[in-house]
Amino acid sequence: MEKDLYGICPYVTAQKLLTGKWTLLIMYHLSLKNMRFNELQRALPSLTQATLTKQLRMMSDNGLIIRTVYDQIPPKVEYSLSELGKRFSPVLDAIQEWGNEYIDFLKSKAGT
Amino acid sequence: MEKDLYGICPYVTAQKLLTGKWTLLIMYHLSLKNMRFNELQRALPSLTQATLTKQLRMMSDNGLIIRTVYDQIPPKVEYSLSELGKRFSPVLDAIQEWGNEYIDFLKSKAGT
DNA sequence: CCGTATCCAAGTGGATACTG
DNA sequence: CAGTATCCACTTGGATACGG
Repeated sequence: MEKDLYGICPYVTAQKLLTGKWTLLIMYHLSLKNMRFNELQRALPSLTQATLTKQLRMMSDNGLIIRTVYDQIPPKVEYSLSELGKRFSPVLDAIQEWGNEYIDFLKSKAGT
Repeated sequence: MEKDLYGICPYVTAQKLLTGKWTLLIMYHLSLKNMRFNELQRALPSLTQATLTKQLRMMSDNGLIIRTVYDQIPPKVEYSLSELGKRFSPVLDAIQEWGNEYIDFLKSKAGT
């Protein structure tokens, strides 16, 4: 099957956790500060409530983020990085730098 | 649509490039040494020719890897990292480390 | 040896409408 | 405010068979 290397190979494991289309973006935003549901929605363009909910649930199930519910009216739910999520920041930094290099590459290609 | 941030945001751009299920693994193997088609196939468990071909083509189209054809009988095709691909290694390293931390986390959970 | 051509099954993102 | 419930369209990985 495909689970053979999950939990064994770091690359397979990481890739499985990062499959979500918005995972990286959410990790990035939460690395800056804890955010409420609505804040995330405003921070992420073109993303419906349903989709955001799914992504957040996946990430929470995987132990990447923590969901804290404040019992009040109106409801308040805050998302933050777990310990594992915080340790993800070196990856985030590396991806940001490489992503920008790739963008430069795209531009230079377009300008040819 | 969804292309709005491609080529603008480094995270969106990177995620698009790394979507392939085997992308990280292939990048890793090619970071160690150039490899022929068959070598890659042997290095990657449970992956059919057709799938490998698709992944390699995608990565080649994206400029991550380079496909070199040696005109001989029997045919020989070698894959290597492009310049952009080589600059990806910091990401690879960070992911490897974090992936291993996550694996430890999984084990500690299982042992509870 | 290194592919291509089809076709199919499954997974995921998203639209829309409704709720405590 | 922060979701849930359906349902659908599209993308992808993979199986199988054939070709230069």
